Amino acid sequence: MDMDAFFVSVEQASDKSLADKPCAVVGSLERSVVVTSSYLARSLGVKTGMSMYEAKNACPDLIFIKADPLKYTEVSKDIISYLYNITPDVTPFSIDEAFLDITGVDITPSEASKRIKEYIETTFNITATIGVGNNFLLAKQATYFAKPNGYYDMRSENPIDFMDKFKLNDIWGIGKKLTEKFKSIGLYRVKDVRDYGEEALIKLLGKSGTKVYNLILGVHDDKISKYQEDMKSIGHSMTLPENISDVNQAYEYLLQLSEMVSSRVRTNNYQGNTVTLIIRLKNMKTFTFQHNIGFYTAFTHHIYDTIKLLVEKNFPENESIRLLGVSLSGLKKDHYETKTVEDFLTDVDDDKSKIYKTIDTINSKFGANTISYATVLKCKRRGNKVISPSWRPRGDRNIDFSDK
DNA sequence: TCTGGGGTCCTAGGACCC
DNA sequence: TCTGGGGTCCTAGGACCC
Repeated sequence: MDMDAFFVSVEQASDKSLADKPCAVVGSLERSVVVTSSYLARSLGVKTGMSMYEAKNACPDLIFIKADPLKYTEVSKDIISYLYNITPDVTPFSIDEAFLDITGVDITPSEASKRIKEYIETTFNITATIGVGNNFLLAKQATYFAKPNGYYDMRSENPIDFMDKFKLNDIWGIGKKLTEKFKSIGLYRVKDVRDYGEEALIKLLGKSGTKVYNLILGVHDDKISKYQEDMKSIGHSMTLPENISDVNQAYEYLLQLSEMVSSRVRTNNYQGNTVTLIIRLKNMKTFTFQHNIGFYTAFTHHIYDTIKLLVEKNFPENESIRLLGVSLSGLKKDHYETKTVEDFLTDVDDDKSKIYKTIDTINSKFGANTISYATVLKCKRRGNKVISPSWRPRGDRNIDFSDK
């Protein structure tokens, strides 16, 4: 199941005046890109990923809507939990997408589809598309085939013939670069790549040659189905309100980002040992620098101190910086017990962990960012809680949006 | 007024160890 | 007379997805 133009549809459903207008949801109203656009806007040339400038050029009447993460999260949660009425085997894949395995369930795919679509339409006045296939890849492509507001069961077809119907770029796992690479050696269609053969693909692409070959055959192991509950990295990055070249200004943003990362790592009971600094220059060239600190931590000062180390070693002189990011990886689950404010006040031991426990207690009670570092206040832009479409409706990816 | 933000996985070279 | 080989970890970069 894949929602149709999800974010925009939710907005249009809640504001009737937008219903028949070309609209696009953007992450923020400055220096942002189109996250989703209405089908009308798409027909007028608006595409996901376009800068607001490009989108406005393509479609001068386009209406920009700032993303409202809380709203989409609520709708998503409701829809995903409805899916469990159809089958217990639901794999939420993103905020607007889920795989349902109805093997052994006493319902036909078309009945299931009818019930799901009906529920979504009557409850939220938005639409979804359902695709049916014998593995995730085929179901996903079937969805793609039927969009929007459609239903397609590809099982009567030979998977190979079915995959042949798609453009290379429209196959799940074949992106822009691969498509270009294939084009450069004379492979334009799915069939061309298949005829090229597995061995030649491995020569061309290494290990992923086999993966691509399987995609082309419609073969998939459905391993994402049991996607890791445990996360591998937690990070935040921010395109700055304006480009900077002053290292001290960079430090202010990096402290804010370190605190955002640390706070999410802490509240999800992780610890990590590798800190990554991300720097994107004005020309979009992006650098990453990482350092393994040799022990596991979830604390802001450990993350930020490491970031400072990386900045001292790698900060680009006389360059205009557009984006900064901080990420913690090498994560492992760990339980770090929380103490109450009372514990903190009565404890004379100067252990920094108590400060974090207190911060977490306050923020969990009164909402994220109720208390933070004073330095962060200098930043012209606060890290927004813009939801990314890769947000997962359950598990650790469930970011806390409780601050209103 | 050019080009978001959150992730995962893979590759490749070098350090280091035995 | 001339310098192994296998494995793992670390770091940087890139492709891809939603």
